[in-house]
Amino acid sequence: MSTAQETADGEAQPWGEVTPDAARRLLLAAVEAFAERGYHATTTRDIASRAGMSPAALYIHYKTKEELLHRISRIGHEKALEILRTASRAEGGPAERLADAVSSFVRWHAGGRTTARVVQYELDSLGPEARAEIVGLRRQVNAEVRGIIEDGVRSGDFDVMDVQGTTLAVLSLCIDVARWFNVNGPRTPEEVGALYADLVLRMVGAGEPGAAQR
Amino acid sequence: MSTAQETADGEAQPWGEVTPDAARRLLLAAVEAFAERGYHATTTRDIASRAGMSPAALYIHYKTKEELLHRISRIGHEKALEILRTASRAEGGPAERLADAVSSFVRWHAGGRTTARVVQYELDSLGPEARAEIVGLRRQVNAEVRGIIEDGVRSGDFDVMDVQGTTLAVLSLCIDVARWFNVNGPRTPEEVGALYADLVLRMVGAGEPGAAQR
DNA sequence: GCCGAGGGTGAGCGAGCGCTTAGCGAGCTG
DNA sequence: CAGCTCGCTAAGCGCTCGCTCACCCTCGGC
Repeated sequence: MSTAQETADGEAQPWGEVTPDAARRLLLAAVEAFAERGYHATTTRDIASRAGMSPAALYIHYKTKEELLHRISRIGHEKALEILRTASRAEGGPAERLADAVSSFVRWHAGGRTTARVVQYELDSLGPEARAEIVGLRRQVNAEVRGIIEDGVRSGDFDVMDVQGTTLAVLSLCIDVARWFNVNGPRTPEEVGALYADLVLRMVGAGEPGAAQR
Repeated sequence: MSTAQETADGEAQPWGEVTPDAARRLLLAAVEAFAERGYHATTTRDIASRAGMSPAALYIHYKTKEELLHRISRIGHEKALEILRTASRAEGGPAERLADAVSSFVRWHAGGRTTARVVQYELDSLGPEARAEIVGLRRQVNAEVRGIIEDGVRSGDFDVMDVQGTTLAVLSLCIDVARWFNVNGPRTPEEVGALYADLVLRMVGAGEPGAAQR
């Protein structure tokens, strides 16, 4: 349909689909502010001034402050789901697909830490109906990872006692990257993605013995 | 020194050390409120009314709302550190000690989810000096876990490529339990602790092959 | 060149916030 | 029993919040 706006990395401009230019700038400003201070500690005046506009301009494009969070959360979850689906449906054995899913999911959480933080940690700030919608998306995220693990168990590649518990642990490990990852820290998103893919393969009993010595 | 107030489980009444009774009730009310709605979304009126007092009573025992969070955070981190130190300094090989540390740390995060949530996720709501103090405690937490993993690598029990990265992952896995654990869910804190201890042993290359089939 | 529409602003509303202050009543001291 | 302390409350101050409203530009269509 359109041209660029979707670079090789998934992080660059995932907000290209937000159509009026001013609305996108406001959304981007809100993501930054929510990630830095949290939803409740962010004021509409702060969002508007980051976007270079007056506080009233926000309400031309969004009904409430919560609608901003809802929009950010939905777009972010859809992106996360898309990343996992791509990895899950790629060719290759369960180990390859799981490693691919984990490393790309982690790269997204580390590289787009600003967005991921809002998406993963401000769920409770949404109202009941908005939260219900997002919870549905999260269930699909869970199902995608569980699917890969089930495949591996069926094929005998994985050795897992509690499939849903392990799924939860794998997702939890990836998601929490958004909390602790530091852009100025010693690790790049790619390095963390590779490390985590290795750790997760070990968790499901598919880590090659002696892999650490390579 | 004193008698009860410290039950077998570490969760029951860790606030026994908070001395005026009214101050403890306020602190407990604040923990509940912060865990449910987050620090910034919680009002001093809400805390006071949960404790059955007027809003002004809060300021007899605490200078500001932030002092409440600071106190909760310090006590919670000290408790977490104590749990890890106990496991770390117990007798036994690195695998035993790591499994013990992870399972008790996870049990604390799941069973005392209310407290753990505030302790682990409201760090950014603290002012600079208070945050600096808590960050120091967290460094000690990290050092405790890294110590066990280093022991295991030295003794050859563990097979770990990136010690600090793996330490971070192990801690992250445990801490994130406070985010997703549901008291009304299908798992008990003990079950999650046992599952996670197994997963972590696999992560460090110490999981007995075929353990899942037992 | 006038008009309507739509994106934007400045000023400000009602409400609720964190926190303060004046005073009250119970309980110990002399 | 007077006097003092101390835990607590009722009332409310000053401020900032999310959000609204009256109005103003700019620009395309006729």
